[in-house]
Amino acid sequence: MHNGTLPSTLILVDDQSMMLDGVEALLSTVPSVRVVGRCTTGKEALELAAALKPDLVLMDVNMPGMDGIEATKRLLKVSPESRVLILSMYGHKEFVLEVMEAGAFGYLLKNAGKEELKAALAAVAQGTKYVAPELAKLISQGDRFKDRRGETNYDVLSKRELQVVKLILQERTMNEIAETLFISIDTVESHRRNILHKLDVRNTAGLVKYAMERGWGE
Amino acid sequence: MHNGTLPSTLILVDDQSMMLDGVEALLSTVPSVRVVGRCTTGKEALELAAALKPDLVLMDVNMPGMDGIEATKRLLKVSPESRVLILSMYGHKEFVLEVMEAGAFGYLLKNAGKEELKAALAAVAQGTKYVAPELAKLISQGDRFKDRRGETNYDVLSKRELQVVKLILQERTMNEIAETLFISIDTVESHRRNILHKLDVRNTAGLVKYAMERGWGE
DNA sequence: ACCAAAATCACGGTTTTCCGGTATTTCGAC
DNA sequence: GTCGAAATACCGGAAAACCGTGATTTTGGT
Repeated sequence: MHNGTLPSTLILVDDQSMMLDGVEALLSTVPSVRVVGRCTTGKEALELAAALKPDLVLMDVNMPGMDGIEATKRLLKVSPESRVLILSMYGHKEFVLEVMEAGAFGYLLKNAGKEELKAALAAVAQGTKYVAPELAKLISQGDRFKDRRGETNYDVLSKRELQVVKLILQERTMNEIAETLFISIDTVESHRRNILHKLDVRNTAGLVKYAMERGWGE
Repeated sequence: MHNGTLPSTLILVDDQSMMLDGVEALLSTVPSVRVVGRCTTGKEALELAAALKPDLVLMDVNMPGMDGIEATKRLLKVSPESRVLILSMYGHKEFVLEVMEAGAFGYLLKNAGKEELKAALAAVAQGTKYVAPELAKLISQGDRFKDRRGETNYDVLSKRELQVVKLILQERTMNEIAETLFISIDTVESHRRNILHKLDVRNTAGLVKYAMERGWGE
């Protein structure tokens, strides 16, 4: 960590360049942080973080490929000193908990304004966890999130399961998926079952919603 | 329209304040446009546009409540001189066509950078339609979009259908939806059928994806 | 008052999903 | 080379979704 006089170094991670440029423009007026890197995928984020060891990482959760949760877990392995502030469109309980358990230091909604962004960055830079106020009450009622900095992931889908999800997102039936992947329908249904369990959803609607919320939609 | 020396007036519409603040910060360095208003819902956009009659409107498509497509159609009725530049996460053909047929003057992806934003705004201000280059080839091959400035909407869902969609997004079965709305299962299935047809999707997966892409997800 | 659109309900049939349990083979990590 | 996770496959049954078709009532707008 730096002493208080130096600005914190920060990298930006968001798949949308518009957001990247916008936030960078915003932060250019904030003397306490210095943007030292920016990228658009989780993979790049890992490389950047490994090379630059930034104090802060402002990361979107909804990214194609590796999402922000997975990226956070892995990033903390290669740069354990970095503190990750997550930027998210969505604010449901499970989502927030999942993110915080991945080791993030803060959770900010995209419909927060610039003032809240500054406040959150300041808090996190200072070593205080920050969760968007409208969400804080949702989670603090009992279920405290444990600190899992850099711990291993447990609940993620396997490669094959992800393939199946992608195909479901393309409106394919189990039968069509089986033909596409050259495996039995029973296998596809096994995969589907496991997916529903892992994601803790009831049906296709839940599955697709879950996937879309995490930016797996294309 | 103004003569070339005055900056174009512009209002920003996006449900995410972060994007709003970011883009505003970006545009503060661009002398040719002046941000005269900003808001976070389609409804507010209509009011603002009616009052301010801006030259330009930079609008997100993915908004809860009234989405950008519907908002564009209605906005052009109350402020026909305004030119709408759409900002979107997604770039599929049908989406772009739908937006342009709603009367928009341009279609920009959120993963475009600030330079492209400036270029697009300049083009639209000047009266030239702008479609993100990576999408232009998708659509220009034959199916030219007609200019439907302020025309009536045809394909939108009814109130009831929208309610049903919302409940489907909550992982409810037809049966549960019927109980919730105090109507027969057959009716719910009728609605569902009509929805699938209107949205031109095959199944729940397609329905949910469509809804999520338009920000109906909460 | 009228017309069109929206909302309601019905029926029968097919396909697909959902659920329980089980079991074998393949593969990567330690 | 062992161990566990992943991928594969099967079965039978219940529930839900999908499809065609048709009909009545309610509602909103001119």
